[in-house]
Amino acid sequence: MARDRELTRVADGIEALVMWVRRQAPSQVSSSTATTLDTLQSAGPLRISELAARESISQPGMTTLINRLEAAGQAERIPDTTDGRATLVRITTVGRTVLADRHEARASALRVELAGLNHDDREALIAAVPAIERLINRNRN
Amino acid sequence: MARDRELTRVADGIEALVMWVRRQAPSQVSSSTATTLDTLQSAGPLRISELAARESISQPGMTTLINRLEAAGQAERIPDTTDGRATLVRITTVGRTVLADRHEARASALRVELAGLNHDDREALIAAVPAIERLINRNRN
DNA sequence: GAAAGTATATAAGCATGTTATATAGTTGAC
DNA sequence: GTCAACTATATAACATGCTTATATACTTTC
Repeated sequence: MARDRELTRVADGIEALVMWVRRQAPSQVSSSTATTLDTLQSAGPLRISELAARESISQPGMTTLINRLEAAGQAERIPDTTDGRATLVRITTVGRTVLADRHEARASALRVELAGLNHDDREALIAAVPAIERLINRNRN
Repeated sequence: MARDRELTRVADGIEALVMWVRRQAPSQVSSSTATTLDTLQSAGPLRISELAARESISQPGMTTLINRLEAAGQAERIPDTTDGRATLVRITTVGRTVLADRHEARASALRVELAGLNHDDREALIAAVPAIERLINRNRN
């Protein structure tokens, strides 16, 4: 089926793009740390176990990660008033700044590369962005 | 400048896509291992130091990584006949299989997600693939 | 109000990286 | 031709960021 071949090509393209970005913009913070901060920013305070599930790492792994973020002042633990066993984690102002800086650094590196493309390629990429956004947000629970 | 805003949006989209893929298709092998195997497959036998430079890790780090690959039978050291100090690393048949399997697993997971999009979004993504390929291959030395 | 369940923390260990340095081979000046 | 300086890889010691197994503290249910 031609459609399936085309989807394979898109999948290959995305896969190659992911590898390429990793090479272009090596980040200082670990990827779990960055995505956890990102989740905290967009989804508000969450439990340790909820964060662990979202990031696909173990609960002790997330506890350690949050310890690091807390030591760096980028997140803080606050009590869950509805359940004394649980702890909610909230991103701090410092954390938001760190996230914004990292994001800007990577986007800026990408912009340089994108600017080197010809007009049609740039247009094709711009036209694909809404599809990318819907792809990403489809399975948000 | 409107063009710069649009490039920023593309960069943001790609950045979000990279995070999304990492969540969708958590890989068993480490990312350096995968990209090193990928480099060995596409660029042929290379020196340890050349591989280290391409993957942006230290030379001892690459030595260790190659030790792991060699122990797993996925790569092998061969002498560099032009320089007795150097070692060339070559991907094995097993390595090619591992790489193909990993690639297929990720692409297949992506295809499932892509198949859930509507027609126009799929077309937009398919249309963007050539641009992605040129973006990635622009700075190949 | 105790037994069972759940949320987080701690402990021990493994994988994968780092810097500093050692070893082996190469090259160029004399 | 040989020796000093350079280069490629390996080894050593350590850091980070995960893992599984288990302990602790709290909650729920009967």
